Amino acid sequence: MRPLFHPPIEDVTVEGILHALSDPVRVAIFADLATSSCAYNCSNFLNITEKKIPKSTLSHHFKALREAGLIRAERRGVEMHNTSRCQEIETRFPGLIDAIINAHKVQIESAQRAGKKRAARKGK
Amino acid sequence: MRPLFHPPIEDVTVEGILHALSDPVRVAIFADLATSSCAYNCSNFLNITEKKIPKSTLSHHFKALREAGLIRAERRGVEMHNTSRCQEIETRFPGLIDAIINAHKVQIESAQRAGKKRAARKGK
DNA sequence: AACTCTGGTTCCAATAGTATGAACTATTGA
DNA sequence: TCAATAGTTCATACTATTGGAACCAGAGTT
Repeated sequence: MRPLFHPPIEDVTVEGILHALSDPVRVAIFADLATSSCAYNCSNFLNITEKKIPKSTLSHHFKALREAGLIRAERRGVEMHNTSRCQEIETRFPGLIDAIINAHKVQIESAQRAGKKRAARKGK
Repeated sequence: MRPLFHPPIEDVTVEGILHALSDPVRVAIFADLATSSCAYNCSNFLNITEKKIPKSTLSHHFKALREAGLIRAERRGVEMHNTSRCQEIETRFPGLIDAIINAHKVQIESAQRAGKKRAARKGK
């Protein structure tokens, strides 16, 4: 097994971070990883969301997050142990991750509100 | 001339914003637009940067920013008048734009420091 | 050791998105 | 109306993403 590549924090770019988090699946994975203290692996994420994302696609997504410098991945026996690199990124780009995670949360909440409104209109 | 499409602010997504700003040219255009009070058009941007970006490419970039909800574009005679939609976005996603613009600035500064170091080493 | 299960990765082909020169359109001014 | 300027659209080459199939690696089991 070839060792996993993790870019040093000084090589992490804003563009790379934004690109990695511009995918709904990836930003959901990262938000989970960043806000909950526990680490996820691919299978956990599959179970948590109800979407059926193919495992090859999910593997690509985790790789994208890793290569953007957003997460750290290490093998723990048969599965992967993923943790966010929030601390390091906070040092390099203060406030960036918080703002993105918060915006993501805001968006989910506003979507839920819109969904309830639609349901209410339908119910009339 | 078909009227330009601008998404209403409630349709603007984090993913859309991040994707639009995950391109170095687009984030540079937007940072310029957001920080300077004056509005740029394609040609201005071409003159400001020393890069030779084809105008068709630049047109696509401005379109991407517009459709992501980041800028507002209107025709002023023969040229376009582009302004950022920072205020609206700040209301919907507080702190997001500031954090990205700031991170972009940090990155440019750290790249300049790295450049100077390289030059100093070379000079020895 | 071989077998097997589980969790992930890699390969490859289809699809989607991006870049750019060339042709085109819109507006202004002579 | 003609020319100049600013931008858009078209066509095509190129690049990135997706996801099924095959593969690989570690931990138990026989």
